[in-house]
Amino acid sequence: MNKSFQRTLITSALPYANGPVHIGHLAGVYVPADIYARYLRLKGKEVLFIGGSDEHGVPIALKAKAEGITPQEVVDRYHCMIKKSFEEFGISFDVYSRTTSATHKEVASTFFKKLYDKGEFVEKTSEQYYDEEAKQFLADRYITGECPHCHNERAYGDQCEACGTSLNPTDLINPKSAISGSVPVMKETKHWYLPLDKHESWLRQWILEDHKEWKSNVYGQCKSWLDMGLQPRAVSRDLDWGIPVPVEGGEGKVLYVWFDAPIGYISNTKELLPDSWEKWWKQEDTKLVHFIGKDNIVFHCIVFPAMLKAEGSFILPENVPANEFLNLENDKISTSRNWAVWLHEYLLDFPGKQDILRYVLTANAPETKDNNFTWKDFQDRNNNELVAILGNFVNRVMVLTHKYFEGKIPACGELNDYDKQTLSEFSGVKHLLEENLDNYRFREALKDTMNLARIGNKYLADTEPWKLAKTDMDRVATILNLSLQITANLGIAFEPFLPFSSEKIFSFINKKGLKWEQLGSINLLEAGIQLSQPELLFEKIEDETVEKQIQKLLDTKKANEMANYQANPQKPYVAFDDFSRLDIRVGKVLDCQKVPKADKLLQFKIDDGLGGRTIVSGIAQHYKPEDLIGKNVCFIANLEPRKLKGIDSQGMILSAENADGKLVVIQPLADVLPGSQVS
RNA sequence: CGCGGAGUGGAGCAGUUGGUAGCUCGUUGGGCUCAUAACCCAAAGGCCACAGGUUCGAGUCCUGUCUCCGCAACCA
Repeated sequence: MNKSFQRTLITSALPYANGPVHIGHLAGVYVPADIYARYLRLKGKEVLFIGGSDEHGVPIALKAKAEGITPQEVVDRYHCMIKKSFEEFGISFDVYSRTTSATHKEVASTFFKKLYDKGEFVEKTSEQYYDEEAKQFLADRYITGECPHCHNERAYGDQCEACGTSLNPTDLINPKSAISGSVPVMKETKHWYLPLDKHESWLRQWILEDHKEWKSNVYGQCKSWLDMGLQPRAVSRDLDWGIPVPVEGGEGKVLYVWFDAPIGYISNTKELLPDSWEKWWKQEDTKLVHFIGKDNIVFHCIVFPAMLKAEGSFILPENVPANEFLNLENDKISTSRNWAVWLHEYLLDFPGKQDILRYVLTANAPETKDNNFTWKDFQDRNNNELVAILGNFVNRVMVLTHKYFEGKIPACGELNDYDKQTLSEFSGVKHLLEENLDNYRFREALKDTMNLARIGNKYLADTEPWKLAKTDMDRVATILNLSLQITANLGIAFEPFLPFSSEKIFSFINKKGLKWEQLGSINLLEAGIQLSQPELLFEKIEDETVEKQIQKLLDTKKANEMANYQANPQKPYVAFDDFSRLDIRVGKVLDCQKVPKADKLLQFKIDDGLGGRTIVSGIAQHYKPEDLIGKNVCFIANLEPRKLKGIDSQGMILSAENADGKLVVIQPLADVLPGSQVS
């Protein structure tokens, strides 16, 4: 498929406005999208780069309730924060709007209405919990009750956070509405579904046949979905926070966020260009590219295209370059555990150093698999690459020119063979870069770009102008002229990746407005032009700086655990008789080993003074089997035996659970005989 | 045999359609001294997890095994 496109419409996933954005967002979506947008602009292409906040949905409504404020206040807070972070990182959106905008409401409603009128939805009625006092249906999260497994009284309709079991609202014992506290009743409710199954055949053709060039992670996931068979998906919800369903029977219902959010791309385009937005979305010569993370693949490759196709007048995406995830210091980034580097905090700790993060996140981008961000790597890449190679080269050239030519660009004389050889290496890079950028391989492209600076350093080392200065100033002039031309080239090539540094480079050499097409040229700068005073492009980062960041991570993690910890309330009294029916004993561990195919289970052979017994216990993640052999432990002897992974467990070993979830086995203070009773 | 991803020099990663195993950092030795103790050159270091198979030829394709990481399950 070699279409000729007139313009490129770039969208980046809408961040969910229930929290700030972190380096994972940046690495996965916004930096690559920004590089692509800047590259195309620099080439003089017609480009639109769309962003915005996703502001509807249950989690935001819940957060508002928890904080006692309105959902609008929640999204106002985070929308502003997110928008500011992106601006400061130089993410060059043409528009960054939000799904609570008036335009979006109108566009999303119209979109829904059109599909409704065309008969593209199916209606289904089902029974759900309804709060008669608050007069609304309850989302799963809005229902609390007693967990049928662990009898925690504050389990949610979708999950019990005490025991981790996932639930259906109907599983809860004594369900209660989280809104009014009243007892909900089952009531019929109607919803609209997008019948994805009806779109399956053209989706198969479009993705599996016509877009074999998509990244393997994207293509693979789509294929697996299509092979499993597509199901109708609900497009409405019983909720009061969102875009009202604009058709009859839609009272008290809103568009489901995944239906609502991608339409935001369209709304935001329209908000920016009220009169000409349609050419970006409805003309076949527009290239539509969605930048997203891997969690969004199905929505952008299957669901949203199905919506667009159902509507009828829109184009489909040409590519969806989804990235994998970024880990932080070998652990999954997590908002709730506060295991993240937040952009707004980075900006406070490293003012003016946005390009370093952009560089590190691109150089180690999770393009093909999950990758790991470490502060050590951040420091190394800054010190050994940005400072030592790029910054140093630019500085060398500037200093030399000031030293030998009072900062005026010297004239270029006759080129010798070595000059020509260096320049030919240079011109080859442009093609290589384009090849990689056009195919969304930004990590590789950045490496090529850095090689330009390496070529520059090598050129200086080989020609040694500081030696020639004693004998042949004409030659020195040529060498420095070429080196300055190389510097100007670096300014162009790095612009998509390191926009702030690129701007600095241009200010050093007093040049503006260079275009991508000029990359590789050695006539960018005229002789005689005065250079500015040099300034360091990048500074070294000291050990203590990154140690501080690592410590900060550990501290917040710990503080978080502590803040979340509270001793559980005491259970109801039990009669002494009930207690004495429990037979708690001390036993010696004779043998202990891991249960195969189970992560958490250890199998014990216990000397109980009665001939021995087998107990299975879920503490494999806290103890090595050999460390427990020979130890005295406490166990409940008369607990009903139960099979775990096929092994008969005759009792339960007692252990205490610490705030961090670590289990500690209870051990008597002194040695007692196996079988001794505990009371 | 739960689903998915991954195993490549000390570390982190590339390796697009099969064609001599690469890059960055680190290490060692040398050079240079314009430059932010930065730069340049050279060297050492790999049975590409393992075993089979297809092929003239396999890191790459196929089969099986092992290990690691997510998710799921187990965790009386």
